[in-house]
Amino acid sequence: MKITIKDIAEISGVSTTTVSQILNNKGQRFSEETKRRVMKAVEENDYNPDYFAKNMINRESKTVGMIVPDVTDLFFSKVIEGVEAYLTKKDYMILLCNSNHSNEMEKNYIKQLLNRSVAGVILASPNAMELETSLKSSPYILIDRGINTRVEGNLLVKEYEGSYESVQYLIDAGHKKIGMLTNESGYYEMTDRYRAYVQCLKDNKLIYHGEYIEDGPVTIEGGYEAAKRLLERTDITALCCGNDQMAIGTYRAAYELGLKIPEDLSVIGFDDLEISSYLNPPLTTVAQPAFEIGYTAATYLFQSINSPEQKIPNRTFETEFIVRGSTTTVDKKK
Amino acid sequence: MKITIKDIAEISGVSTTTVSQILNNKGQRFSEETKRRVMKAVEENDYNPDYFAKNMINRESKTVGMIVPDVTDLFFSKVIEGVEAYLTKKDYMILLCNSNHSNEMEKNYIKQLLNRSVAGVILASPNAMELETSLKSSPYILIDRGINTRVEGNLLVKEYEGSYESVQYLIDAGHKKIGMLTNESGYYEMTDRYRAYVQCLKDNKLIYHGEYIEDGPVTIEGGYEAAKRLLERTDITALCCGNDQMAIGTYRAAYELGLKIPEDLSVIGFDDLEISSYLNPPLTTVAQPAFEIGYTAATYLFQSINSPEQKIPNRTFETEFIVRGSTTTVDKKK
DNA sequence: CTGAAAGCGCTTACAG
DNA sequence: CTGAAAGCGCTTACAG
Repeated sequence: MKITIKDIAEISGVSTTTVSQILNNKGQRFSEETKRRVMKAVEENDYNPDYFAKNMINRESKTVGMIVPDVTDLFFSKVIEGVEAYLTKKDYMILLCNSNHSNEMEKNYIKQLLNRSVAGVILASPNAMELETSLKSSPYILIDRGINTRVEGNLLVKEYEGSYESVQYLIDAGHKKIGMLTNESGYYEMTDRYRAYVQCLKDNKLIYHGEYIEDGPVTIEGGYEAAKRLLERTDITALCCGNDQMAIGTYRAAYELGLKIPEDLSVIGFDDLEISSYLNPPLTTVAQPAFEIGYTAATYLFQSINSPEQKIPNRTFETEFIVRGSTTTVDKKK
Repeated sequence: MKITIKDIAEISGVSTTTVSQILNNKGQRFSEETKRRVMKAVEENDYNPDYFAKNMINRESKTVGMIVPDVTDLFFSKVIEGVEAYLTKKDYMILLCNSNHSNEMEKNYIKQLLNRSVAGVILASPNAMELETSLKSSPYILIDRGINTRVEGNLLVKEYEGSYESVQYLIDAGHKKIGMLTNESGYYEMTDRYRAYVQCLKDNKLIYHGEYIEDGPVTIEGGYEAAKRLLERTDITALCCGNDQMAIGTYRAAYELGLKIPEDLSVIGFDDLEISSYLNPPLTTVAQPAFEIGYTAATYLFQSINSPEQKIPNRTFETEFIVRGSTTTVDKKK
């Protein structure tokens, strides 16, 4: 049988009140001698207050729910790492939920998490939600690319600026036929990245070609399929991929079609995954700080849990354009 | 204020006993009319029994702890996905812990998890542990490559056979100077893979060269560094990498040293990550079923939780040798 | 067919 | 300086 506070009280010859107070650092009033006796009994019996009994009173579950679209996604796993790194320092633990990009799953998970009285939730989601109804009763942070409008707790990335910079770079390098891999299917509408692409072409007086755009899932395979369709159809000399994973897929598509990167096709990603600098050739990409995003989300959530009256700050993360070997200037090429 | 069973009882004009019994499907004895009234009150008020109060009695936390060395590792994130996929069907949730390969962190996490009365734990670890003391009080499954000897619940992979097959393949292709990237530094001693390498050379009457072996962390960067050292030092024509991530690092090292894969160097990995078939060239590797391993671990753990008296089965997973573009026969080469 | 009462393992006013 | 007692929100023998 598990050892209880009663046992400790008996062993040290005091009341449960005394044990409880001492254990919760409210025991100033007790004599040193008593404290010592109690602590000794606690140590020796490896006593730990029952988590459930304690929580029934304190309501401090020290648990945070985290929902991500895909744990195996290299971007999100890095975000998780950031969240974990912060929360573990605070003795919090994470209930991890894999939503498989499904809005319905997300709702289920939120319900379950709230049932378990989590202290807060971090929701990484591509979906717009009726947050009022589902999450209202708990502190939360959204990692959602700004899809849901709020006044506080917005964690944003300069997607537009980052994307714009990459397109401008290609144009400056002489590219005129620039394609884009995007995702419009409800999820991950990379609207900002796409808008930046359109605007940048316009600012440079280049014509926008609808057929230079291709749509697909934001995965390696999705990128592969989309790039294949796009590259078979057009003679673009450069391609902005929705993210690094799609860029990896693009490498394969190009290879199969006999296109050399960067000689025949310049490729740019978005994210800067660890793997990206190891690709062959190393991927030129727009870096966003995944770990830091997670870490910040956790920090803000923690603050919000402990000072609910305080507003959660907004924060916009900078991107960094990193030129590596997958892009080149266009010269003899048409 | 949160709504309690008392409120529901009051609203439907019965006792809390009645509400509790009906909600827990022990309400056969109550009249249909009563049941209906209670259920209606429950629905209308969106009542959910308090998680902590309920658990204080039932001790069914429906929560499993999962500890992995690195959430961003592509192999482990796939294992997590498998675990999650099974447990979510059973209405269980996962407390995820990232141990950063540290044995000390693992122990801390185990303690914390047990404090929270998890129903069980899945520990993916490269470390040998004094399991008796730390985990004894809870059902658990180890994903540890068989480092800790147990009579039941061993989830093993045919590492030896898989590795042997890959080395034999290289030898059959004419390679004589075959290197290996391994990890001996306490973690992930890939002993089986290494042993298979040694034995296979021997069986084929090839001399074992100590300088053909290099050691490093099981990451992309680790593989890069190790491969660089090894390739600068020797003139091997083929390299067995400890895992796919190390193989990815090897690609970069080879590239920087001006070695073409597979013309100058055949490369073989271990894992078959999703990304591996998209590398340039696609990676020849020994596939192991990461998702299935996780899924099976969760299945066994669940069984063990619900039938503690039953023995947990052992299971050995097959590997599959997948030939892709990173290997070739050695011909004109010396 | 139904409910009063005890109990799970804690914490916290309150009294001394 | 210390402890008896009430209470958190449930479940479950037990009595009727």
